[in-house]
Amino acid sequence: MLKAMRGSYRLRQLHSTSHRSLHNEPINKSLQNIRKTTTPSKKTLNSRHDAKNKKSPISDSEIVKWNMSITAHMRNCQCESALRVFNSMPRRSSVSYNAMISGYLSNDKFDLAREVFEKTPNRDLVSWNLMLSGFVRNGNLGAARSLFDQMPERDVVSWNAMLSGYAQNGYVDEARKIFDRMPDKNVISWNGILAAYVQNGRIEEARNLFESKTDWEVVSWNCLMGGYVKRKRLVDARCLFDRMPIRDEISWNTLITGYAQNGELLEARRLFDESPTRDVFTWTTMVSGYVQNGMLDEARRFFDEMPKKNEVSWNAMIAGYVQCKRMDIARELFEAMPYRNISSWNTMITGYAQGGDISQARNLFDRMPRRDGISWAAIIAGYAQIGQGEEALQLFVKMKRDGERLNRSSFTCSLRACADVAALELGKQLHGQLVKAGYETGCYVGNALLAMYCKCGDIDEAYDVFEDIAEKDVVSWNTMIAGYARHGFGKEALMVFESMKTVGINPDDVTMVGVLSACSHTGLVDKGTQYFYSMDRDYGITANSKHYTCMIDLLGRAGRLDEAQNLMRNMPFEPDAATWGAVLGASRIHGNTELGEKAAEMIFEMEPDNAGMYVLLSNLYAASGRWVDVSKMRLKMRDSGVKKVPGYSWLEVQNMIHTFSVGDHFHPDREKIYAFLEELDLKMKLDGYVSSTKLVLHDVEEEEKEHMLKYHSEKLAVAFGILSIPAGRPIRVMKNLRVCEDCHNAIKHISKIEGRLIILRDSHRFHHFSGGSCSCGDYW
DNA sequence: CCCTACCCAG
Repeated sequence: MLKAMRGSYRLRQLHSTSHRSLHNEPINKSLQNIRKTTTPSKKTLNSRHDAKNKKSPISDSEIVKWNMSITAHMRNCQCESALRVFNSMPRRSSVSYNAMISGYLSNDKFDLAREVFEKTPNRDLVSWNLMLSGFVRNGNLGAARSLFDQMPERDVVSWNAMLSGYAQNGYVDEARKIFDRMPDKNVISWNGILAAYVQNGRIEEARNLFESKTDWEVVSWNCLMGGYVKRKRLVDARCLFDRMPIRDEISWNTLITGYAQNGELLEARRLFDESPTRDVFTWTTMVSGYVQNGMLDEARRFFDEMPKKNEVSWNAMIAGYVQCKRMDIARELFEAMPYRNISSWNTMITGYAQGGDISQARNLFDRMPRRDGISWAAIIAGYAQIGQGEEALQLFVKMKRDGERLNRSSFTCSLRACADVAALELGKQLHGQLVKAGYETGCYVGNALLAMYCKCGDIDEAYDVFEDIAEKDVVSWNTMIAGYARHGFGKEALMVFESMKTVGINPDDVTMVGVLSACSHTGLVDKGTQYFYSMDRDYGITANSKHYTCMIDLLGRAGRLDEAQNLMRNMPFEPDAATWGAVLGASRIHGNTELGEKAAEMIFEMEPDNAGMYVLLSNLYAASGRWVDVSKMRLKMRDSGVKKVPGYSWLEVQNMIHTFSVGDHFHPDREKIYAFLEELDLKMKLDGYVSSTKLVLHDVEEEEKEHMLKYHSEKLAVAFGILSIPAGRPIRVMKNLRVCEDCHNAIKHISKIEGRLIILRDSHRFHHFSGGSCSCGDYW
């Protein structure tokens, strides 16, 4: 409990800092500082110089030497030395200024470049073009365009810069306008507009342009072929390849990659053998292709035979071992490789994180010399996955403080963390930031956002997000369907499923799990049966064990236990723990102790540590009055050393998480809460509520004292919610275990008495309580 | 200065 409280305060801190914007060091200031410190040396240099050649002015050839020195320093990333040279020059040509501008730009010091540009006395065409390309690289197209329009004269370089600026930022039509207006076009212009179409997925227009003339360069052929490969149109790619007048290594590599990444390794291998030149790319592509198809030994053979390896080749091989969960071998290679880049570290971190070894992952994360967005995403996802959502979110905040640019994947990972701890408020803040960054309608991020709202219990907002996703993919649809299903809105789930089909998206196996569970959570037995038996015929989906489990659940809940058992006997695989779990659940609802015992026995065998099963079974015994068996279960649980998971509930009020456990005495408002519960208890009894204390044993959090039932964590949390959340707004409570029957019953009454919408997420699903009933239809 | 290989996210 105390730990949970501490956690809540950490989370509060995290909220308050998350707004703080990143504080960059003012670069202009450092420029001034350097200038100040260099002024004396300028004087000494000048005077020495003047003393030597008093009569002759500085010759042009000498200026050239200074300029070359600036360029050399810049190339070695020594911007300050370059500036010192620049400042100490007795006379500067426009080339000197341009050397500074281009040097700053290539060292990613955009603001300094701009400062020099603005101070350049006689800007020539090169200065303008440099600055233009600077704006373009910075993604500031508005500024680029206004600079472009201001230019006293433009050459083909200026036009090309503007063209590629538009193209690379997705403004294909603007790019085309520039292209059409250009007075002269060179090869780069033609390639630029072709690439604009290809990179933005407008492959048909690219093809039309391509076929409109014949004198294309190899680069252009490669570009279009690459476009086909990315869209998995291998036949088109191959056609192009066969038509090519000249092929270079890239042409070969592109096609080999196409085959290798789409599982056609024999064809890839054939081309590999045929290829006149094999470079690091070719070899690495083969290694990676085998890895992606699970052919680890073959991959290793190629890896060992490679004449020259670089970091990427090592990383591909390491990734192979990571995917096969051979972290030991992966680590060996990682230690053995001569140079490691960020990806090498990221690969290892991901491997450890996904294998649940978060301490190794964190260790590497802390040790790595430089981190990028992917490193952060990997470690954040790692914590989120093992249920440490708070640590994950803390890291997200830390990442922002470290100045890491928020990219799509770090958002996605953090949203997932929000979803796991049901931090709706923080999730909403992230949503706001996403809108600002313009990411929110993308598929990956949109789906993560959608999932976050579903898991945080805000199903209406989830639907809004869903509608806003520009190009919904299967995952978007699946997430929405499963979301509705978990909330008990079966009809809505099926409606989404129907419109998914009308839009022309093919359902996959995950879709059908969502559809079937929607049916089972809503009691739509016939509909579910129909879907189940038509899956194969209508969508070519073979039922897997999850589908069977849904069906057994569906039939079992409806009391058709014989049919459920029949189906289980006839299914083409051995029932797993989840399948038996469905049987046990159904037995409990319908009081079939014998079947329940059998199911529980099977589950104990498969998952001896599953504490939830002990509880379910002892409840089953209790329901049929077999008290001896109940105490036997208790003993068995103690002897087998199964750890009971302590139950707790939590809710977010004004950016702060409040956690409650049974009979909680730690909350600052405990007296008000308890008094309010007493009051509620009376009203509930008047409303017809009967405490089920004596009849049923509830979950693990309650065991010895019956009166504790009254103070179950979810009741405390709901009471606190009513007291602190303004009327009219829903109360969202989360619980780490399944809601107990008595609480479920009580909350139904409370929703009616208080006229509030109460949304409870338990470990299994959502319950929307309002007006005295629950969206699960008492069927959970 | 347009084309190819490795690591993250639903």
